[in-house]
Amino acid sequence: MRIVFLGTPEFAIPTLEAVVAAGHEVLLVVTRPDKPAGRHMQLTAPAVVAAARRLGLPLAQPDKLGTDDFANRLRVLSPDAAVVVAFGRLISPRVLRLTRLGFVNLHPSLLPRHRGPSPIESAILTGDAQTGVTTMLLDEGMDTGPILLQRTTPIGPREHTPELEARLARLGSELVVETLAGLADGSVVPKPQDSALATETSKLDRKMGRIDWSASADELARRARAFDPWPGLFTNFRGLRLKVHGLEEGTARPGDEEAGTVLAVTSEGIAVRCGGPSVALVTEVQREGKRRLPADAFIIGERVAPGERLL
RNA sequence: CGCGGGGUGGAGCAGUCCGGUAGCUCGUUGGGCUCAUAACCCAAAGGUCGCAGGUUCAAAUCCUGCCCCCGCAA
Repeated sequence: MRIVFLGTPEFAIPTLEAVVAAGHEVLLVVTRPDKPAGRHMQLTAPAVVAAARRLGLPLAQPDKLGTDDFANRLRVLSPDAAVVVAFGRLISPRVLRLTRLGFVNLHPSLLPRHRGPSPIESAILTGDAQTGVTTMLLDEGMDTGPILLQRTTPIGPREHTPELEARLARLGSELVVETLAGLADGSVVPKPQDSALATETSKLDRKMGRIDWSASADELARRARAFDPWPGLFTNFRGLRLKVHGLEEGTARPGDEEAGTVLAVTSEGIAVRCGGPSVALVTEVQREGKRRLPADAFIIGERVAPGERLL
């Protein structure tokens, strides 16, 4: 098939590669414009740019998709279908009409569950036992289009976002190839989503990373897994920001210490009072300006003692 | 040139403002104590103080340039 691919971050790359490997003709790779990023605000290209170059594919980074310019360009290419993976921007209905078979979107959740911008993190955050990938046809809504195919995968009890994301990217790439084949021969037919079962996810925000020690340790541990590597978890230690890279649920122990109080320091980590009887074990931290450290090294260097508070 | 922190024995830190050849906790090695120990006691090994240059009688510390790591912000 003649395909236009739209995608931006790392997550989109396996699918791009798979579509090419499956023998489809990728007419154009569309990704978002370079933007200032990183420590010195260097203009940085989306991950997909490098992948497209490596594969020798034509590339476009339009500011807007809705312009006549871009619409015409697509029309001239006359693609059979478009594949959209984590493009990061809504695509106007006007553009959605420009392919024969439609815009096939890969969404990393079992739609209609976890619609929206943070499906992978949300699945971990809510403690789902399993999640998956869905291909669907884009409509004007946010992840509301009819479902084409789905594939399921369990979420490991200690799995963090990066591992799950990598797995879903791989699974998804296979599913997209399968979906395109199914669309081509008519064996895959769109099925409307049951909106009654839908859940919405919201965009993650830096502030969500601030640890509320009065939450349960279980909840905090799930946040640690979901928010890795971004927005991460952080707290305040001796007036300085302390990133918490590793946090597990520790052995519960009743007590009336204030939330955030250090209960014990061991080679295992820092035991911290959380909500109710629950106790969190902080296993890896990072002070601002410093590199990340296993908790035991941090304890030794900073002389962390029971009774101190994390805020 | 978006703002900022840091590079000191194997690990993590102090010392840098107020120059005088390096300190703490942990680890390592040896010894001791003990029924025993990851506990305790004693001892030892181990450092070009990121790199280069400069100032000085003397530089981890002051000045200049460079390299590397990281937090914030986007």
